[in-house]
Amino acid sequence: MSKILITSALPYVNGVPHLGHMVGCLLPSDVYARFMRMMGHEVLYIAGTDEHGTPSEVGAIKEGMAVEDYCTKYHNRHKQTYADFELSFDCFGRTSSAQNQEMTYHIFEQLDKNGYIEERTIKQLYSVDDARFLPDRYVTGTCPYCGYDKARGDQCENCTKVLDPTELINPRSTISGSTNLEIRETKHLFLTLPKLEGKLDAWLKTKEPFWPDVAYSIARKWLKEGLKERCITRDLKWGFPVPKAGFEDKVFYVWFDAPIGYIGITKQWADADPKNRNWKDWWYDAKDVRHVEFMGKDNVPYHAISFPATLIGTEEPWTQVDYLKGMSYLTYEGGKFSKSANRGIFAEDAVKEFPADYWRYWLMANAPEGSDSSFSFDLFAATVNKDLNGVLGNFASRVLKMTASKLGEEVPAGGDMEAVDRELIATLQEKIDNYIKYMNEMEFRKALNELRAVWVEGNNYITVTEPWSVIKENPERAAAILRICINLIRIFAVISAPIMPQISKAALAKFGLEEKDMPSLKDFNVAKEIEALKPGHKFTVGDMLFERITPERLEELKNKYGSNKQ
RNA sequence: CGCGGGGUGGAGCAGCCCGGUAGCUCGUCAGGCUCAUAACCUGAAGGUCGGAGGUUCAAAUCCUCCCCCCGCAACCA
Repeated sequence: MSKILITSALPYVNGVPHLGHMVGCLLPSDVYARFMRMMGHEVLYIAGTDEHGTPSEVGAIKEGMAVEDYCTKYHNRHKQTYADFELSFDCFGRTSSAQNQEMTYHIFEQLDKNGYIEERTIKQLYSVDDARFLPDRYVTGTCPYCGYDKARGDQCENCTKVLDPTELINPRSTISGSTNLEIRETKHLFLTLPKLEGKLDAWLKTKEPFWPDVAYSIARKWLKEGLKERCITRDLKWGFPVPKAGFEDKVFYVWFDAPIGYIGITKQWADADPKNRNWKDWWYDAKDVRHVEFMGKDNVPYHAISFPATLIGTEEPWTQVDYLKGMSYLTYEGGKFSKSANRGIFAEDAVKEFPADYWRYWLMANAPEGSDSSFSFDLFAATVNKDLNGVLGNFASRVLKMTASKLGEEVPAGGDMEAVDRELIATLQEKIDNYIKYMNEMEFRKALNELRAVWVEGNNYITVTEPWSVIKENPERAAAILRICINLIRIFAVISAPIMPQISKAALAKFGLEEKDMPSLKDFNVAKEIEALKPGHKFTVGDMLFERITPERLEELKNKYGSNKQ
């Protein structure tokens, strides 16, 4: 047993997560956390909302709320959605917490002490009417190259040219529309990443070979191009005030305190039970911790470069990331998920339409590992109907109904193991071992493919052994076959639990079992588990585990969520 | 010449690093079964692996060029 620290990239508080966010970091991290717990490891699974920065300030203004209240409102909304998705965080915290402030200050002071913080004066657009400096993205104007009149300060969407906001013709504030802008000089603090490049490179070389391609190719690219000094402060109100003379009116840049949030949130967790928990056991001079991070590919540079460099700069023994699982993007019917264009399905709506497990299974089976993958309702419905209903749900249904009607609602007694049964056990053992291996390696698509193959073996077995005919001539043998089938249902429920916790629970409940009754996945032994439910053990047939998606329902969904639109 | 990822039977993907009869799931067609959720099991058809060159006895796999799609480009988190 070892200690495994699992973090998911922190979703920004200002916005509602869609399926792409779910599959990009939150869901795979949860599946991995659940799996590792079932493997008998000590797991700490941390996530939370990332709250500071301009979008929160602007969002709060739009809703006429104090920014703190605004963040609390959306934090709770995220928290509810993730609870609905069965995400099993040990702590879902906030980057605006007092604990995170404490951590951020400590790390900043160490960096400053070690000479990695320097002052620079930069020029930035200031909106007089908004009384704030404008981030590039919040400036709109006419592109000097192509004449597009809605070009953003950082880039023209029309001609893709990268812009400096001061180049825009007729610049205006995206926040208020005001054209009363001026260029002002402002003093900021920079993290001198170039000074840390050597140490970072050395550290990265020890990790890169083990990371997935998407992750290390991005990291390598950044190092190859050379690191630049990075501004870590902002002229904003919403954030942690900078604890340094001359900078009292500024706050830390959200990307400085957000990853530190993993540590801050761990302290939130520890503070809830100080007698039994210590954040340092996981983060500071912690020898036996393996840290696994999940994130979308857009987040890789921060987690592979900026944040590790920040920790290295403290010259303190912080836990660094050991494995970085970078995920690509999920597209929606071939395009991008977009709230503003009303394209795609959002997590909140998704769980209203179907139980979380339907989504969890589809998303993990089609997870964008390696390259982008696409969601469509056609694919979703096909998978739900075939894999979940046809293969898994139907197997449980046919076995329990047949047993109940012919032999009663308990595990039947009689009969012995035959060659075909031993073959089944050997096949299952091999497939389950593969499944466990892939889960360990976080190869989720392959793992789920193997899981599905395990379910298929159930139907295969029952087709070959034909208990419905055997029972007429040899009831003892039929009892033995059905006893094996019933135990298969339990085995399927156990191994599927990290992916589909609700269905697993529902299936176990048919035998009066609970989550805590599940065996460990470590050294999972099919020969032993196939006899776990003994003759006489009561069961109830109950409801079907899944519901099919009818063609009518499919059409309805496509119309509702925009995938039928031209 | 900004950077990264991708283009494999109707659909979604694996294989490519370490060249050697092109694999998986869905869909389609045929058969089987009838315990079960019009479900389940078996078999078949269907691909010149984006295009053009090159290296090689042999290329989806290595090299060069081109075309197309997606994402990113560090003051958007």
